[in-house]
Amino acid sequence: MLTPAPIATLSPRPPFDFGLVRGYLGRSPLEPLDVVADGRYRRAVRLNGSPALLEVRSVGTVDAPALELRVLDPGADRGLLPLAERLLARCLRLDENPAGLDPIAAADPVFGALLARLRGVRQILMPSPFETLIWAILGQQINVAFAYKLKRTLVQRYGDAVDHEGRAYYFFPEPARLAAASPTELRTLQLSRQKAEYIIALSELEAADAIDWESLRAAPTPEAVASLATLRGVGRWTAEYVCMRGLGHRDVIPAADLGLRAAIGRAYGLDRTASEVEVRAIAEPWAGWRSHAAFCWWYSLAPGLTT
DNA sequence: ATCCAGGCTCCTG
DNA sequence: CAGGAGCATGGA
Repeated sequence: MLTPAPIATLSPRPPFDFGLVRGYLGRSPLEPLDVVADGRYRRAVRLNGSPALLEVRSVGTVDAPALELRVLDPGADRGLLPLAERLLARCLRLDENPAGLDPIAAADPVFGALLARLRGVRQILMPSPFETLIWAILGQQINVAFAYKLKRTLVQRYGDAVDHEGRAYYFFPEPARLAAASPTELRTLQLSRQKAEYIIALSELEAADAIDWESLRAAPTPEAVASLATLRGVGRWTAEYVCMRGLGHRDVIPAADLGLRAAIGRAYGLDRTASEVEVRAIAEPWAGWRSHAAFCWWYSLAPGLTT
């Protein structure tokens, strides 16, 4: 590398704990896209169609946070840096003001305790809503570890990659590539027949630019959920997941989620898995922050943070 | 073998 | 319109 990589410094609003953020990004050893090592987070993304390998590291503290962002590849193209900054600001929610959670924490000691343990974390978005959608479908009704395995296989099979320092960094597959796959081909990757069909059809839509993500982003959450749920293979759980993790809607909780129901049932002393209705009731006081809440409960399920 | 896992579709009453 | 059966796949 003779050309130094362009560098930008990002200033998250405190508190911001990059260690917790990194912990989530690196939660599964099978995760093929988010690469966490040596305190750095690396991710290959397309910025306005241009491939770029990004690296983020912390150069601050939780209460005086600062992040250093580099475009490792193609290093010389400075024009990508502002695009990368914007992406990171959105996905890591650098402008979020967690102080809004204080009254919620005060009113609900159980959730408050979780918030305290996760002080400075953010509800992380995935780089693209399409990627979020496919990921959600992969994860339907199977255990998480297997979902990661499916994702890894899919990404390695259909995604492009850049090499950097002897390691491959994968991009999420282009919709046209997935649309061109045959159901049979996807089934050999251990996808069920239904999931194969859903993914191909949705990828065709995406490749044809037939899903208006910007409208869905701007729409009131219930409308966005209802609209997404008209797509074949997309039920309420998937629509809610995409709204929160792909589009950045702040007040949506996929209450039917089994992991969420188990975590909340346990935490609130039900001694069993909470029902979807119970989760929605318990989450009512978190209004305005329900996406963040869902994220925190999922985080609490990750190994290492369980009570 | 049996039950479970970050659901969805489609069909009943 | 709510509730439930049936479905599909690998893992523990």
